[in-house]
Amino acid sequence: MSHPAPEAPAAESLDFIREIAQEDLRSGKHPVIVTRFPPEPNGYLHIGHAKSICLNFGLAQEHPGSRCHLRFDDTNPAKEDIEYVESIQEDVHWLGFDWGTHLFHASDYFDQIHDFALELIAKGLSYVCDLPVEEVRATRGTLTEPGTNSPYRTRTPEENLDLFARMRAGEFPDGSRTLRAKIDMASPNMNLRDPVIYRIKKVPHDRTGDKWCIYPTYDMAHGYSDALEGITHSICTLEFEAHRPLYDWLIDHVSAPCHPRQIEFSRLNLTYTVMSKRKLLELVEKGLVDGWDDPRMPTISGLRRRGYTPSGIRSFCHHIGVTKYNSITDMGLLEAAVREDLNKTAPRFLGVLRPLKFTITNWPAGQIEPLEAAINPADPESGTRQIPFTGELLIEQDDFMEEPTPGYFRLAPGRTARLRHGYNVTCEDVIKDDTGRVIELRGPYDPESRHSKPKKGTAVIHWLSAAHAVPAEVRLYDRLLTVPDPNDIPDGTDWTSTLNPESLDILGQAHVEPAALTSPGTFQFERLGYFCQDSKHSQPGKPVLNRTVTLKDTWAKAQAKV
RNA sequence: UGCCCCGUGGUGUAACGGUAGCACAGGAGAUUUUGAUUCUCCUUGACAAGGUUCAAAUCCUUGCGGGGCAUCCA
Repeated sequence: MSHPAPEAPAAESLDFIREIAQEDLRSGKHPVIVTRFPPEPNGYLHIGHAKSICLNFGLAQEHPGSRCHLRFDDTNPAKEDIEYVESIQEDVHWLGFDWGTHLFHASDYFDQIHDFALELIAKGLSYVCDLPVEEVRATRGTLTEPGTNSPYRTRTPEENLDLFARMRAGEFPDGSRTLRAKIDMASPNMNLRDPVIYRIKKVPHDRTGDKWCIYPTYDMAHGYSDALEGITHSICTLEFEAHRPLYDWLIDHVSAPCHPRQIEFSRLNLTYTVMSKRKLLELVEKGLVDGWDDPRMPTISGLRRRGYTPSGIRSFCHHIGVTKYNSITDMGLLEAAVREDLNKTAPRFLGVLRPLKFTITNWPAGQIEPLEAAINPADPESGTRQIPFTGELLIEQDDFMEEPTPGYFRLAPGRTARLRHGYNVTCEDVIKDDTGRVIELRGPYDPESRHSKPKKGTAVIHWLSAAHAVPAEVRLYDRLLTVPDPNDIPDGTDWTSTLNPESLDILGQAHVEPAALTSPGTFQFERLGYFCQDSKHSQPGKPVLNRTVTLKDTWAKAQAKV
């Protein structure tokens, strides 16, 4: 036995699910942990799924010999589509997880689930019910009143076996009969009031073709799939809590190879966005966004296109923890996690979103001076790059104010600023067009200032050599919604009315350092934020850049308060 | 008007009957050729009332608040 050193630093605390898993390992209940991520292929994965993926795959990674299965919960061919199967696999892999050879489908088990159904029937625990949908609903009772028994509840096992076989043979039309578990029509738990476990659906299945015209319901398929795969911990979200007694009942009453433990945790909610598949689908179908992977979407593919990193998302999932408390997490937490990750890894470039011309009056005509600049000051290993300095520059419109407000220390008439990686320049002349708009700044540079220490209170601004800069379209994104919680709006209000009309701002005049366009992944435009090329719309010679997230900006924040 | 689950700073979470801590957000300062980063320091908290105990965020009771459950959805 090892003796824990009392002076050892406290181990990082485990969430309640990891604690259960660890205890089951310690007690010898299980030699390894087997979890599963069981998406239904009827939509794209979102950040809420990422939480579940990090939990299930993470748990397996943390214990040698343990594993996590990827299982498609494809029990309803009427709603599912293989289009989603591919995206789901891509997203899980992109997040950095691997199921190895453990890729399964609930439909792989249709034969065995059917056998379990036969077993339940033979034991008198299941019956074929001829009641139509409305009748089933009417006799189920209400939340406060018990239901009433189906008149078909007393059929003999022989009769049920025969009828079930004929259901399977396609003798009856959709909806005409169901197989029900015989439990308790008076149970306070509605899920136990003789739930339907098989229904007739004469719909071909993506994987089993037309082999079946009856399909198991979620409750029937899920637990048995878990048991068949030897899952030790079946982790799901809170809304399945009331299903757990049924999960247990179904497994207990057949010769299942094992009995996994279902554990529920609360799903992720984020402020200023939506997480339900229904609403996400609505945005896509109504054309309110540019597809499932619109960079404003909380989908994994949207976050990827936006420039979020897998490690940033994983870090976020780690930070939010796992509990049963119904919470809404501040979107700022996700942004902070991705900023932290990107700050360490993203190469830096210069880009100008809204250009303003600056002409250096004392720069030798035609001279080009290559300046050396760190690729990432936060990473000494990253090396340097060269950027050309000339007398014709582009600076950011925001970095000049004709009548500077107190506290503003960028350029203004007569003021000096430091050009990032370069020289000090002074604004001597302000050129305007007929409408009074500032179109150009002119002034000298200080040749001695290249390596001089900048004076306190002198701003450092970004710039580009006009002749070397490459035009690019830049898309700035803001929160999808104008309200933190779209569920918390007045009755009768359409949630789509809370969509933020300013969630996308397209800038057509931006210019960027050419090297930015050949940099893979997400990079930083110094002082502006993190950006990446839009995988959908960027083309050679016509780059489109997405802003992933801004840098923290205490100046802008202070201004916003005024 | 049934059953189940959940209530810790603004937000997300720790503690496993013994000093309420962390992250984000917020504030003050230092450093800085990114108003970034980094580094200091600071503000803010137990749903309520009873009970058990030397001692309660933790255990019990009740109330209050939030969420879930009546698809042949998952």
